[in-house]
Amino acid sequence: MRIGELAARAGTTTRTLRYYESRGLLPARRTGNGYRTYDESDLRLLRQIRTLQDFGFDLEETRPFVECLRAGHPAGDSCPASLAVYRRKLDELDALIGQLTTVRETVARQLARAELAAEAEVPGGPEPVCELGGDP
Amino acid sequence: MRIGELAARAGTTTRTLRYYESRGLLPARRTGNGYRTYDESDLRLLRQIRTLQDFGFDLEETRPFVECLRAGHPAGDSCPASLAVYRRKLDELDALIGQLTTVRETVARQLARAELAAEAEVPGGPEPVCELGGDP
DNA sequence: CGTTGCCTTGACGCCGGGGGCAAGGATTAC
DNA sequence: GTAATCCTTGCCCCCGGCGTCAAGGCAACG
Repeated sequence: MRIGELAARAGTTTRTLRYYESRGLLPARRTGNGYRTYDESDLRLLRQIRTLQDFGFDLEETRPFVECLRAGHPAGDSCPASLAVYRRKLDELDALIGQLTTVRETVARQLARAELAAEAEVPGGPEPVCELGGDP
Repeated sequence: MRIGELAARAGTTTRTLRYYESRGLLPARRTGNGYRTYDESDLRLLRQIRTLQDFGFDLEETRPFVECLRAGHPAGDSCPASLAVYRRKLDELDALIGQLTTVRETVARQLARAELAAEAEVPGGPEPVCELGGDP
């Protein structure tokens, strides 16, 4: 199949495929007229790349998976290098989630504090203090 | 004070201050010779910006806080627009943390599955099956 | 034979938040 | 006087992952 069809079948664009080829990730054979040509196995590789990309993997991080498939293994993650990428990614995700969670807590506290301050400033009109105190 | 001193006192660079000015976020007065000049209140604005940036706020998101301070309020988050930014940020963070957590789970499962598969493939050398079975 | 519609390469654009450098003016220190 | 610091503007660079032309080939249909 040619580049347009492969792109369509993988739900991506020809531009993306040429980009992957320029990165050496998904090289293509050529027909006599210079057109790129692909087969079903390329579609598998491409789907592997796309799946990982959707999970937030960098292009470079997908390379071991692609090479693993190309080496004839049943799955992209059948090779130690792919597992290593998984583990690094897990660590990255844990670190990132941890940071974001800390920031989230901080922002939530700031918001609560600022809302309270605003409340105190304008509680329903200025000065609502001790409505029931004073002289009955 | 001039730009270099302000940058040093805020732990940032002159390049950054000029960038903020170019974005209209932190305009500077000028002395006769064209030098930018700042005062203590600018330092407060700048610190507000930096704090929010450190939390992952975009520059544009810091603008309400800066304007709030510049309007004379005691804190950058004393204004409704700032609170709105806080709330949007919380929502964004929740969404992002949720997505990342989902991805994390998925990757963890994939890793576990792939490790099991590898184990089954090479359990201690090929074919360790039924070491104790067969003919005793 | 012309018109679509696919394909090719090449090159620039974008996004955010600045980094880095060049050429030149101002001020200060010695 | 002059060297060392500061300051000014302006412009290109970076990152990743493509988008978006532009100019030109090749094929198939009518």
